[in-house]
Amino acid sequence: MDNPTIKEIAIRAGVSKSTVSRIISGKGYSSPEARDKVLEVIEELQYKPNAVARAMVSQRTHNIGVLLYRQELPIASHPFYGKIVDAILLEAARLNYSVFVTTDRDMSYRSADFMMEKRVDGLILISRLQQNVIDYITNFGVPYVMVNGSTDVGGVIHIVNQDEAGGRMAAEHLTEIGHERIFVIAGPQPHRSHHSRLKGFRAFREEAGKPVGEASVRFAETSTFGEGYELMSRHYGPFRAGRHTAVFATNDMLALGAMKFLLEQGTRIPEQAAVVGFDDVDFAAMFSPSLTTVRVDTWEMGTGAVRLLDELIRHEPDVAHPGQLMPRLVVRQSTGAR
Amino acid sequence: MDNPTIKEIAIRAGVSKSTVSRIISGKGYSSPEARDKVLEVIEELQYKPNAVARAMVSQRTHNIGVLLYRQELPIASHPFYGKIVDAILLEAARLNYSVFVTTDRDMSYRSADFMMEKRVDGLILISRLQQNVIDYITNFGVPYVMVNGSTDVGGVIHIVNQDEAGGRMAAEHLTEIGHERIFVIAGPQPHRSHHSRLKGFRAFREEAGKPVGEASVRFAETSTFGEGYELMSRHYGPFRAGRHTAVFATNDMLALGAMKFLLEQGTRIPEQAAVVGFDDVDFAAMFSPSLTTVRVDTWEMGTGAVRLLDELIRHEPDVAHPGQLMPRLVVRQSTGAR
DNA sequence: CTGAAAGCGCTTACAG
DNA sequence: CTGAAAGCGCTTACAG
Repeated sequence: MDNPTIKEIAIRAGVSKSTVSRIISGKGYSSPEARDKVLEVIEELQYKPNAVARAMVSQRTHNIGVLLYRQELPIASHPFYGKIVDAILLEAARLNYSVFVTTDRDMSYRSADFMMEKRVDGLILISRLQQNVIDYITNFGVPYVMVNGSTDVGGVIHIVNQDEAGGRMAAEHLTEIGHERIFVIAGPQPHRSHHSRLKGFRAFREEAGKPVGEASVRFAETSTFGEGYELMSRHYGPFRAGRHTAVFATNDMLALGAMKFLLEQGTRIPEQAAVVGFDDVDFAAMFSPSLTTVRVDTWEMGTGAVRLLDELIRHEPDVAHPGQLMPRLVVRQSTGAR
Repeated sequence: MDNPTIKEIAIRAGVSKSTVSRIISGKGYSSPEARDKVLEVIEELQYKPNAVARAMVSQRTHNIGVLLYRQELPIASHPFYGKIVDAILLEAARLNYSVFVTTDRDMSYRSADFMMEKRVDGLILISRLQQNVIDYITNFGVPYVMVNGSTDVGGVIHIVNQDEAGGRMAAEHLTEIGHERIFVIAGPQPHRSHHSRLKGFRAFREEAGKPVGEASVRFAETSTFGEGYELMSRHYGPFRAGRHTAVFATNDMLALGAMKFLLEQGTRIPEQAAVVGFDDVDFAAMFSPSLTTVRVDTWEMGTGAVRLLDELIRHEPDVAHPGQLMPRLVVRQSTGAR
């Protein structure tokens, strides 16, 4: 039961393939009679145009690739990146693109090649990619947009959150509610976002006359829940000795992990220790107590990336660069809301 | 800077397109000299075969589509389905398939058509799909595998968890640690999994001589965290009045939501109320207290679906149906571990 | 061992 | 308004 082709339709409708094609595409003239007959046959045979053949001639696949660099699971279900992927999925569907989702554990060229061979119309790169991979893709001539990346290569179009401003928001909030000594858990500093968040946080505290002492900062190897828990447990002594009354972590997962450890020690949150994270992953609002955090607009990141890429693909003259996204503070139970 | 084609390679290497094609595919004869020269040119020009053209002639795209029926966000980042998607992504890459991820809010034919037009080699359907969509896809002749579905249509190959057995495990555990009166939060019963989990749970308790009374069961409209929280708060009176000492919910999100409400009321868990969920989403282990649950093997669901689909695509004579997956109990803090 | 030819399913000028 | 022809970039028999 092979799927019918345009040829089959043409024969049954008693016209040529050209005519069928014109009627389907709606461009070019066609007589009402021909149109009716062709449409009828299409309906009857449940004909679906073959997108592969179309792509072949039009040199447009209407496919975009999402390259997510992740060394470990989760990938698409990652609490933060997953939200960006979801936004991409929805916006892409709206603009009639299908999306390939790929990951690359070891940042080889493999996944890039995968996409290049499939001749995707464009690529969305999430998370930080190595410079050589970016060069490789650039060299291939496929349009791409980088989301939440950490490369500051000139010319690369990327959508990022204003992390430094976000770091300041976290500091401002904790300062306002009166915290003098804040313990800081900083994610991997090679990551632009973790670095900027820490920087903004420190800058605000500095300006407020309550600089973050070196003894109050701990650097995490990864940015996971487990790492946050581990790190808090390892440095629980200094944390208490320093009479800290709050914890700021450069992302929610670290904050949540640290918070779980504190709760297990019987620490009352926010009474004995307030906690602030960054990202606003779904779990932040669900945790008990719910986590105060700085919300990154993942929806805009994802949908904006798709719209931008679409413009790039269609060679729109003036691509509206979305600029940097402004995050916003979301106050919850971990710093005393409600 | 157009990408080179096989023709370009042929000209530069001084051979015919046929020869280049044979050398690339590795099938058919070719002289060492020709081979060296061609490979050299390929390397020099960074030639990548055009998968679209290949698909055109081979009638194989090496693409598979994942259709995830979700009315709302999250989609790929869904705590449970997202894990299946991740497993699919990894296994598909291993078997050299690219994967399209699509969702369909209103279960129209739109997303199915999308895939049909792209001529994917096969489809993986996640979550329950309407009968008519399945018929539609079947009619199109594309091989597909259903994962965690709730359709019991004959002939449909689907991979599911043994939910009834899992429900029994939850009941057995709570019974063993001595709970007499258990409050049950049951997810939407039209969903096969929620229905079976409840059924298994009840059966075990019945056999143990401690049947679940009707007054102890509450049915949820959805299976989300918010619904679990809401439902628990709405029925907190009866919960206490009935002197229940434990809660079983047919999935983790409902359990977690209920648990958050209980914690906010000052309930000590597990001392005053033990809680058991189902699925083992990542949050389950992270929550404080961590949630005892029945772990569904999402990794096997996803990877198994891909392997199965691959066999179907390649027309393997005897497709090894993976059968139903056995879940396992994971005991954590919410029922007293550690 | 190699090349010319046909064909995969479409679209797009170009004649008529 | 319509059809024949060429072509998108490959692969695959088929001659030689």
